[in-house]
This record gives sequence, structure tokens and C-alpha cells, in this order.
Amino acid sequence: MDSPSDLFGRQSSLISPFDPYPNPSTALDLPRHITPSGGGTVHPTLEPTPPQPHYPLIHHLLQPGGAPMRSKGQLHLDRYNREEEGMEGEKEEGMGGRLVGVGGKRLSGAALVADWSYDIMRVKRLRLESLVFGDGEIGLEEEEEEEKGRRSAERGNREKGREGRRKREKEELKEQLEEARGRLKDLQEKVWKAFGERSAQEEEKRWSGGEQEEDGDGEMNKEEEETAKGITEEEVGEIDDLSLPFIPSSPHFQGIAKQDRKAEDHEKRSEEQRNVNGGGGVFLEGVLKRAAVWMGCGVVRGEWERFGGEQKFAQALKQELGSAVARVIDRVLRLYTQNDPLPRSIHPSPGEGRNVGGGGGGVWAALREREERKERGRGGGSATHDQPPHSNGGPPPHPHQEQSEALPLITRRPDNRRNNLLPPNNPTKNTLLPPHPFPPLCQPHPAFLPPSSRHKDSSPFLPPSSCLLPIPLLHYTMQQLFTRSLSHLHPLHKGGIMNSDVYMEGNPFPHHLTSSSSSSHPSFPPLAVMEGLDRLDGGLQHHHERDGGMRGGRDGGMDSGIYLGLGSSQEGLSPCHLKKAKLMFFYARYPSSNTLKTYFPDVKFNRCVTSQLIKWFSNFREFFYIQMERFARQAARDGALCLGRDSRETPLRLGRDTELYRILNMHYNKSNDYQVPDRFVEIAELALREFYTAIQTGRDSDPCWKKYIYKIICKLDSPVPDSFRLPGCPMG
DNA sequence: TGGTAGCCTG
DNA sequence: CAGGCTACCA
Repeated sequence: MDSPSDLFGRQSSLISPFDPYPNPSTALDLPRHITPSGGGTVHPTLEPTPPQPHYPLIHHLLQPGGAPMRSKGQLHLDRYNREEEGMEGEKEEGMGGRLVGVGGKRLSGAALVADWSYDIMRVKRLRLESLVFGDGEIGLEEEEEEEKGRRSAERGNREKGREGRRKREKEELKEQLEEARGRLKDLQEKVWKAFGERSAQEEEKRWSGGEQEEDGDGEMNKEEEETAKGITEEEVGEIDDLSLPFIPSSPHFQGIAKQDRKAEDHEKRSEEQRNVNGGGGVFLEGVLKRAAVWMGCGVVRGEWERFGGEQKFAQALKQELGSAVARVIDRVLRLYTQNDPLPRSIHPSPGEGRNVGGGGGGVWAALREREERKERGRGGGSATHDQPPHSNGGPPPHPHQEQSEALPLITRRPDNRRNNLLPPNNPTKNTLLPPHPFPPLCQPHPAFLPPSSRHKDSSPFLPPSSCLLPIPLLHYTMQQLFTRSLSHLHPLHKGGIMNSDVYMEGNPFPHHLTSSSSSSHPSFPPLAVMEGLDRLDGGLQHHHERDGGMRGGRDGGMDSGIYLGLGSSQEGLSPCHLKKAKLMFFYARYPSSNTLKTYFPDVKFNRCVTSQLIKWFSNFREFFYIQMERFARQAARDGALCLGRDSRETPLRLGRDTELYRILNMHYNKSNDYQVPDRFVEIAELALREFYTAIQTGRDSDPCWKKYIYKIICKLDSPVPDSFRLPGCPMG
């Protein structure tokens, strides 16, 4: 503590408002600290905070007294000051912008350490007391407001008694705060003096010698290192304990200083103030303001360079801010890289999981890498038959399926639809998840959704965003990372944080509990939940054995969830998945099961789900061909040959203004929020012509006449856009 | 034998 | 859209 670096290093660790190792139960709060406004302000004090926000001491030193930097806690104190002390005018007056130099009484390093430590301990104690009373104060005030109305009607003696009690409590609180203010003011003055002294000495060296630069750098490095270390090692509780939420912003200090004549070190402070700027409570105010200004804009930097203290101070402040930002980023990255935190050994099938690969870089690259990794682990699959392209086949899904009705982690709703809940051991009854009154794509808790994503159908690209964590203003990618990260949190840690529905993109309600989910996708935590519990309960392992099936080792662990009776699994297919499948049909009429698995990463595939999806596409094709044949026949009857630009007869055309197009669009893109790809129109037109030609030529008399057309069409599948690899329905 | 396509039916 | 059925393939 005999050096600013020590002081700051330690201070930084004490005051950091960020939690590098967040309690999972509060993990969701993190994004709240990240706002795009204000140039990426990351300080939590700018956000509505819980009753005990983390107020770094330094942070308050930064505050020029302006409202933007005020925190909730400060506002509370402001209110208290205004109401109880009526000092607003004086404070404003004191903010006259006087700049004060560093000076005043200086303590030795050791003395300062001891003194400061004592102050900190005392402040902590006072703070705790203040918080208790402070919270009570808030409640009492609110209650007071309410009772003001009631009093006019009742005016009971009991009310008066309570009033008196409140008054006493207020007075006690006031005293507590007064004392706290005094101690804090002293403490901050000491902090400043420590910096000022040290920095001034360094400045002297700097101006007189040439080694100062090296020293300065070394000092900075050391500070940074210690700061970072302190940050990463700090404990949440420590932060909370040592944060000083009720340190008043500068305007208040002015008045406080004036009032705080009864403080123990009154004489000392008065002397300091007199020495500095001729008295008044603006000493610290000025210092703080200068620091803030110095930090806030570099215009006046030259003015302060004479004061090593400010410089050091500013450096430390910058470091704190920088480290705070870095910590947030690091935290995000750490969370992101926490994928697969669960040992693979527990889940013997490395190939399990859905493919989420795709094009592009960034997240996509990561996802693709993940996919590739899984593909490698999968170790080949079985080929499929004479299926159309993409029927590269794969290991069959889970052969046996069990369902459980016990789904404590997910909201289940009564289901009146037939077959929505499968009886145990009935893997064949796959039906769509029941519709729900909310937007079709997902159903997280409304409060968890940013306003922009609450109406998924109206957004251009919905994917995961609508079912992501409640991270307002957080970039989509970051939300992905958070979601992905949180998806791997231990289920017990996640418990109580949110309903697993939050994760469920397009699968808000559990279906009949077929297994589902792929832990590989960012927004598909359910599996993580299941995996975690699976780990916890080895006794359930026998289900895997009985399940047998999993060819190619895939899906082995994936289906564990269904045995756990958690019910949180995103099993089965939802209306969202159906919608997505229909849109996929624009690109692929004959998707293979592997392809489907790739494009439904939020679905835990098993035999039932796979069959259901395949059946869907079969139905899509059926509808498609029926329409083709129908219109082809109609055209044949009507002799509907279109006239081309050259006025020559041309085969049937399928324009976007035709009835056939409308029907197709209505069927596969009912909400009409997805632009039908030209390619699909072309293919449909081709199919129409083929049908038309076959009919015209009488080939339709052959029972197998359609197969020829099918063969043609099945070769025209296009790659499905990467946007389909995300959960939810791609739009646009 | 399992998976899938296609057809038919509801 | 799903169920049932058949046919086909590997």
C-alpha cells in the first residue's frame, strides 16, 4: 500500500462491480450490464440494480456529479439528501467547476494503510446497517405515500404510533448515513492523497530524470497485472461487501463536507481544504471532478499532467474500466468456450448431436467446426436406398422410444389433441406439438424476450433470437453465445433461473416425450439439462442399455433425457418445426434424414421424430405433385398454352401471379413472410410441364407414370440456406 | 430387417 | 397432417 499500484491493484479488486465467476443463479444479470448505448457502457451502476448494487469506490470518484453517472443507490441518497437536508442549492452552487490542486496533509503509506483498512471495515459495517435501514426506508416511504391517502379517512392513533416509530427509524438512519458519509469522505480523501503523493513523487522524477518512463510503464504493468489478478480472483461476496453503494456523488460531498464538522478528523480535513482551495467542502469535489473531467475528455489533460496523482488516478481508472470491459468480454468468451463442459466419456457417443454447421465465419464457423467434429465422431452412416439425392442416409435414430410424463422442468399444457401424448413404449405416434396461443416459434417467458423479438413472425430473421435469453440490447451473436453457454450450465445451477421453455426455439411445449434436443446448438439447452441429470443419476443408465438401438453410436446419450422424466426436453416437433420444414421444402423436396437433422438442431432426433419429419416431406411432396397434376390436367383440358414474348406457344409457365403459385405459397409459406425462391418456382414450373406433357401424351395411363417425374424433381434439390441451420424459422 | 417412398384414407 | 399399408432397397 505504499505505492499507488498496490493501492489501485487492491482497490480494483475490491471495487470491481463485475463478477468474473458469476453465480449461475445470477448469470442472466450479466447482459444487463452490457448496453450498446453510451459507447458500450458496461458499468452496472448505470443499470437498474438490485437493492445492493455494486458500486465501486473509484466509480464514484469518477462522477462529476452529473446525473448520467448516478446510480440508483445514489439517487436514493440524493433523495434523502434533498428531502432531509435540503442541500440541493448548495450542492449545485458548489459545482462551480473549481479545479483544485493536490495538496493537503499527507499520510505515510503505512499509516494510510492502517487508517484506510480501518475505514474500510467501518464503512462496511456502516454500509450493512445502512442498507438494512435504507431498504426499510424505501419501503417506509412508499408505505407512507399510501397511508397518506388512508390517513385522511382513518386518522387512527395507531397510525400515529407507527409514524413516530418511523420517525425514530429515520433519525437513526440519518445518523447512520451521516457517519457513513463522513467516514467515506475521509476514506476517499485518503485514497486521493495516496495517489497524489505517490504520483507527485513520480512526476518529480519524471520531470527531472529519464528513467521515469520505464518506471511508469513498469508501474502500469504492475498495476494492470494486479488489477487483472484481483479481478479474476475476487469473490463475488467480497465485491459486494466492499462496494460502497452509498458514496454520494460529488455534489453531495460538498454539502456533506460542510455538515460533517463533527467527524473525528474534522480538523484535519478542514486544514486540507483550506490549504487546497481556501476552505469549503469543495476540496474533494474539485479533485473528483477534475479526475472525472480528465478522464472524460482529454482536452484538459495537459492541465493535469503536472499532477502525477491525477494521472495515476486516471490510469487506474482507465484500467479499471478497461479491465471491466475485458472481463465482460472474457466472461462471454469463457461462457462460449464452455461448450461441452460435460465429459464425453459419460456420453459414449461422440457423434451424437445435431449438425449445426453452416457457411460463413464467426459463430457459423464455430458451429460448423462443431458439426465436423461430430461428423468425424459419428463414423459413417448407412446409405439409403434408392432415395433421391441427399439420401446419404445415416445411422438410424433411436430404435426404442420411451416417454415420460414427468416433466418438471418444462411447462406442460393440457393437450386435447389426439396422440399428442404418447403412451409409453409407443414410438410411432408422432404428432405435432399442440399449438399455443403465443407466437408460433417459441415460447419463452415474455419477460425474457427483448421487445424486438417478441413477435417473431414479424421479424425478418427470427431464428434463435426470439427464444434467447432475456438479454435486451445484446447483440444477437452474443445472445447466441450466452444461450449456448448457459445451455451447458449444470442443470441444478440453472434451476430456478428460467423455465427451460426459454430455450425452446419453436418448441415451447413438450410434445409426447420423445427424446429430442441436441446439446450442440446454442439455443438448445434442454439436452444439457438432461445430460447433467443423467450424470447425476447413473441408475438411469440401464435405460440406455435397454434402449440398445443407436446405430453408429449416435444418439446414444442424446436420448438420455427421455428416461429422466424431466420433461424439459424439446422432444417432438412443434408447429415451428413444421413451418420450417415447409420452408425447407422450397429448397429440398427430398431431404435425407441427415439433412433434416442438420437443419433441425433444436430437435432431439429419434426414430419417431425422424419419421415424422420424413413423413412431413412426403406429405409436402404429395401435395406438391397433386397440385402439379391438377393444374396440368386443367391446363390440358383448357389447352392452356401460354404465349411467350415471341408470341410463340410455350409450355405452361408458373408465374408468381398464378393460382398455382398462390396455392403453393399458401401451403408452404402460409404467413407469406418468406420469399419463395425463384429456384422453387422454376422447379414447380418444370414439374407442371412434365405433368402436363405426360398427360398430353397419354403417359398417365401408366400406373407408374409419376415416378418418372419424381425422378426428375428429386434431382433438383438445392442446398438449404444456412439460416435454416439455426433453430426457429428463418424469415425473408 | 430397417428405413423410406408412395399411395390411400381419415 | 397422420396412420396404415405396400413396395423397394441395402
